[in-house]
Amino acid sequence: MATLADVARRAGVSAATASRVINGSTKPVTDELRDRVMRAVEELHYVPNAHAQLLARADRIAVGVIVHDVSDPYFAEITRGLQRVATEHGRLCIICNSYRDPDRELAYVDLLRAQQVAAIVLTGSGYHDPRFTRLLNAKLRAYERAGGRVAVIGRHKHAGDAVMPGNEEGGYLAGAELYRLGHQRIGVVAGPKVLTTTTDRLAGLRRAAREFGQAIPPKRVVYANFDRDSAAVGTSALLDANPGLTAIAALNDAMAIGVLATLRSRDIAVPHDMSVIGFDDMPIAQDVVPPLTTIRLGMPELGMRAMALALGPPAADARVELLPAELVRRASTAPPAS
Amino acid sequence: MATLADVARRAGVSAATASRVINGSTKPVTDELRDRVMRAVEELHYVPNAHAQLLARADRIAVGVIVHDVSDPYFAEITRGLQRVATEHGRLCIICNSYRDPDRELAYVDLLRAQQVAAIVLTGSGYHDPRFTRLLNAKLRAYERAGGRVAVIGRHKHAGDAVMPGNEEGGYLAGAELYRLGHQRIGVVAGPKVLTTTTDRLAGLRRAAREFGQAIPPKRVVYANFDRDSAAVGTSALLDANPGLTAIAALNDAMAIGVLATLRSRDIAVPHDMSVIGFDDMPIAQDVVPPLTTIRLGMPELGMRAMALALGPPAADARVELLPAELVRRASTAPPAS
DNA sequence: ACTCGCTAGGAAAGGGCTTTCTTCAGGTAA
DNA sequence: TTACCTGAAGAAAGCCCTTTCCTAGCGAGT
Repeated sequence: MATLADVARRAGVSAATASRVINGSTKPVTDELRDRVMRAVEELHYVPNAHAQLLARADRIAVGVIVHDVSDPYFAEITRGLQRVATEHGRLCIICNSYRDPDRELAYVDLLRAQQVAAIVLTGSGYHDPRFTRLLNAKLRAYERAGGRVAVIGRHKHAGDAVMPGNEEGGYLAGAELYRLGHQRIGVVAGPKVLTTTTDRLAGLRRAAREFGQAIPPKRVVYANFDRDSAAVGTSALLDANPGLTAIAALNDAMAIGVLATLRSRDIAVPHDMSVIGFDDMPIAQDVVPPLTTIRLGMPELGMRAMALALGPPAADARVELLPAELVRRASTAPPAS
Repeated sequence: MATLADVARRAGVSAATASRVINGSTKPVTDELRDRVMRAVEELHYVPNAHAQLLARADRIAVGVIVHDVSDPYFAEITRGLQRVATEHGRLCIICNSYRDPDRELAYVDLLRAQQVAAIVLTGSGYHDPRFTRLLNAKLRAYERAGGRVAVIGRHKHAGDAVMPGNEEGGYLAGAELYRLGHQRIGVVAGPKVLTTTTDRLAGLRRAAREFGQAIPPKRVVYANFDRDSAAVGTSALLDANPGLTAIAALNDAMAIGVLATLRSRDIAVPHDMSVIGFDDMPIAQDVVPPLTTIRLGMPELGMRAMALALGPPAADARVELLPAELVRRASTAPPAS
């Protein structure tokens, strides 16, 4: 691999001059030498060693992002927003998939620190796990003390800049819509119990229930994995245990699709025999049959705000921004058949 | 940010000893000193600077991957395969999204080289663009001469290890299925003209046509962007220009979903009034209505093979592996209504 | 008692780059 | 002519770590 020294030697100049030419430094260099250096770069196919540059330079250029899984449309959209703002700031994004494994999440914080990132954005849900929370916060605080910036999306115990998706509010909107339509027995296909996203959305649903003089007993809630297949299985269990259901709320759209699949396989018509409501309004929601009524959160916006907090000027106090949820009515919900 | 020197100082040892303890070197260190170092690491929340390590160590640990867009399910699946094998080899994957921009693709090759990756895997389609091809190959060859490994997925001009998805074969299978069902006038929603993926799949479709004594005139082909929305628009144009169509082949599933959306909005029943066939068998294909007949390529396998080529022992001659395509029959295709 | 051989630890040399500090040559002013 | 300044290039220090090469100290063997 050609080095700067090779280039300098070939051009008959010092490494300092070669570096100045290559980086377009403000220091003036005669055209003659500049040409010689450029030619040497071409001929040797020279590419500077990024690690050596990072070591030598003072400023940190990359930012780190930890998501559960970028190939999940929910995180893909958030990531789009994150990247967009990062690019505007001339930063490179390093994206890490935790696959919902708290230990991996901890490991990635270290890895990002090791990579000398200027900021870390945590986009996954928080976990209901005191040990993990303590460890994570210790790491983040140490990082911040060393000059790193941190922003989180969603409810974490971390005391710092945060953008909060309206999970509770969205849950409420979904529940209120179903109760308003006249449903009384609503089943819920929830995500993993340990995630704050799950508990927050569920809490919103329950608040709506209370407001309409109803309740959602534990029996009517199944916990799945925020993915289609586990939701399909969960739906079967839910239906078997609760024969009288007239509506099902899935806590994300991927699971709503699993719900629809199970209903179809049982010849239960949507929305005539069963209303279904999703959460997140991912792109595919409008293309399933029937198109999915769901809750929109504006995920790219979520990402953009978080990155803006992380890269903008630091504030004395922690800033918490709230992103409102919004009901998107489509064809998968209707009043219960009487 | 704490450095190794800080740790050493705090532990009252030399940097050499601290390094040995931290990296679990084979050199023996007394328990006394080991403890002191470990304690200092804890107290300072020390994380080694990855760039300095990379500079100091000889071996390259990361591998680079260039895809069009990881959030596209097609590439997400391939990436899963790539990651899996990379992890087995103890390598870290750096993933870059080219967003189908050739220039960005070139820039990323340099970036990956700068990051000192041990191998580069190109997963995007090739481009019909001589200038780009020449530049890319020059870069790749230079990288290989400097000891880097390269593997590509799909048809590129690059002379090296490659895994070929059965694009032409898949196109043929799709076409043959439609003609066998009795369709005569088949429309095609293709991807961007400049991609070899598009031309290969289209070529397969045309081969099937010839074999059944038919043809696919240019008028029956619209070019979209491999995404839902552009395909939906394209489908409208296709239908308007060709009133007698009885079947539409979309060159990937995302576009097939766009086709279905347009047909639904025009009240054209699938498969009764129009058969639709997709390509790739992405997960959602089974959940749309009607479930999509499509071509499966085994994307994770594609990724696994490519990474295995890149990380395995180098071969004297370029290896080219072919991955067969397979027809998946579902409910979106049927004989034409007579 | 003296040398040899071993071990645990430290000193120092890179690894590739940026950047400050120096040097040197050439030009200007007195 | 001399002194001074400016502009362009090079020398060298420093970024943080790993690893080779030394050194000091100890126990063992004669």
